[in-house]
Amino acid sequence: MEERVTIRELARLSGVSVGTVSRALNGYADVRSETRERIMRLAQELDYTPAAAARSLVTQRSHVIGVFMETGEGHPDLQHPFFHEVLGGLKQRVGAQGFDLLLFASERPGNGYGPHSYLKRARHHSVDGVALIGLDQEHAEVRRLVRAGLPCVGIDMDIEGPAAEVVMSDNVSGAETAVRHLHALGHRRIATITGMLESRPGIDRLRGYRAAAQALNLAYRDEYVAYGDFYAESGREQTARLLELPERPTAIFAAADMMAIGAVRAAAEAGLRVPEDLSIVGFDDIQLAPHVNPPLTTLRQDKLGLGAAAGDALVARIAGDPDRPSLRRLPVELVVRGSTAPPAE
Amino acid sequence: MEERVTIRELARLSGVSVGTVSRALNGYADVRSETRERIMRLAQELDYTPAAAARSLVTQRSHVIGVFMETGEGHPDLQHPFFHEVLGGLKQRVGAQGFDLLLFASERPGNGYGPHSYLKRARHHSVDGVALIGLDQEHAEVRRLVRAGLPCVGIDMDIEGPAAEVVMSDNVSGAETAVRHLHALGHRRIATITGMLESRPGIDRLRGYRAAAQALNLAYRDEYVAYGDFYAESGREQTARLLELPERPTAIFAAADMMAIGAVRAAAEAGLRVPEDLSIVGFDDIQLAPHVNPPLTTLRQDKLGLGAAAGDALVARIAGDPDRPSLRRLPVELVVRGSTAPPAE
DNA sequence: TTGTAGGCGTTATCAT
DNA sequence: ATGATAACGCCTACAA
Repeated sequence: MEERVTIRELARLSGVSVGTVSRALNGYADVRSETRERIMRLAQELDYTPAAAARSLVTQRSHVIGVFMETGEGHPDLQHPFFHEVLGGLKQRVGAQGFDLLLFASERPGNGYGPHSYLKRARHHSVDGVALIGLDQEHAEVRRLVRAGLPCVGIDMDIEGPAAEVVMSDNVSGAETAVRHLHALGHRRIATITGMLESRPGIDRLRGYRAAAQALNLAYRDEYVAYGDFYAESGREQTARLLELPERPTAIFAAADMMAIGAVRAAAEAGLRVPEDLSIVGFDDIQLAPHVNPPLTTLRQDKLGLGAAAGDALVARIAGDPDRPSLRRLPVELVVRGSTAPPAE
Repeated sequence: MEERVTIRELARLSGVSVGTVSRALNGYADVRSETRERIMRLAQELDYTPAAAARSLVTQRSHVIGVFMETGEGHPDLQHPFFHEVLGGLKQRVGAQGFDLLLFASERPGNGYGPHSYLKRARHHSVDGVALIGLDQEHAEVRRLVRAGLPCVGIDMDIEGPAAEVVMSDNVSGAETAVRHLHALGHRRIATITGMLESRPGIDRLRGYRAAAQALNLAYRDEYVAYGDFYAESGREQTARLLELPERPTAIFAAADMMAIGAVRAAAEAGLRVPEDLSIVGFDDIQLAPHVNPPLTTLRQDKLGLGAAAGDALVARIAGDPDRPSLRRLPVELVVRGSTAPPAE
């Protein structure tokens, strides 16, 4: 493997000092254009690349943003399509501003001594900021990280700290919209399948469901609230349960598309047609939502937008912008497709 | 934001030299256990974290693995669920070995001068190895990167270089298995929807389809090969087309689950039932495959395994392992679910 | 306009 | 067993 071309080499070859080379390369004004050109040309020829490590050591800026997104057994976040799309948005946005993304993978980076806390891992790599995606906000390490003063942004999680910001969809009003949509179609027996109630989106979507139910004067029934976990299997199980109720619902609001898909499945297994016998509305608008059978009526989250907003927040805070909102709430949009219709009876 | 605790600080406070601190922390034998303990305790208290940048500068090892995975408009790889799961496997495996992942996002990292090539970006961050996920293998920059001698692993793409390795599923035999499964059920008119033929998996799955068709003495018909792009919409369109054929197929092998889901949709729109009127088998076994309606018969790729194999390859090559295979092909497994059945007639 | 030199935080090589 | 000291590659005053 060819050895690295250093700035010193460049200096030697172009017959000037390293200082001059550095200034030329970094576009300082006080360099004779002739020398600059010569240097640039040489750098080009030799395919010179500055060493980020060296640079960040002296400038105290790494131009790298850390990302914590768990992929373990318990928290299989990397499995939920939602997070990937958000990650894509983040990547795109920060990339345009000259930042790369460090996906924290190891608890003992560099095979160093002992497992590192979130904070240590972030410090270890001198990341300029950190994005937290779908972690447990109660985790002690998360709190410590967020309080340390490093620019942080939480996606779908409540965090608080001197340089922390939160980005999430307007889950409450989204859930309300879902219920209103069903109500407008004529449904009165509307059930819901919640997400994990340890998460903000889980809580808020349930909250929205309740608010709408109350506002619309739907009789509140405890048994119409089924507890899921955002994943398909729970949607299926809970729907099966709901359909066995003496007075079964004619419509279900599932707090995630994955669960909605599971719900469609359960309906089919119970011999019911969607939407004729049972209307279902999801949440997220995952990539497959328009393609499943029937196409899913759902609340679209602006996933790329969430990632982009997170990126903007970080970049702004890294740049030192003082007055930033602590919370950015993005609107969601009802997308009516084929899984909802007026009730049969 | 609290300032960084350096090794020098640690040395000062514990009354020894930085050299000793470094040795103590890194577990060298020649340190009195008493001093070591004192130092360790202090490091603990102060929550000392070594600076990766400084360390990598001198050791020439960053313990970071770079990942190139395009997310642009043309190559929306980050959108295909398959790649995420692979990424998850990679992350998990390299994480266990002390590596973190750098997701290249910026073409001008650090807002440096001019756009950087793949190779420059990799060098810039001094990554110890690079994973290439679903890129265009013909791209000139990719070739240069791979030839530079840096440990590289290509996932689902053919690359060649002094330290390059390829990991992919056994697409050919997977496709064959799909066709044989349909044949065994009694199908004789079996069509296929291909993936993008610019990609190895796209080519290989078509190859497998053809090989099996020939081996099984199925009459070859040009019009039974429909060209898709791995995504749902193409599956739908191409299926619609296939179903209009004078002698329409009774079964379809779609080279990706997303396309299979699109195919199911198209069948429904044509008033056909799956699997009664049309059998469909996919490829991938994406997370939703068991949950859609009907549950998808498909060929399971070991996505986590692919990521893990890629991680192993990189770690081994970074460690200097000389005799490595240039290609690792992982087996795929037929998963029979509800989208296939014997033909009606 | 350019060169010199100090320092960023580590590890590694010598001595001691 | 420990302490100096020289790198690693770069940026940035400060001098010239």
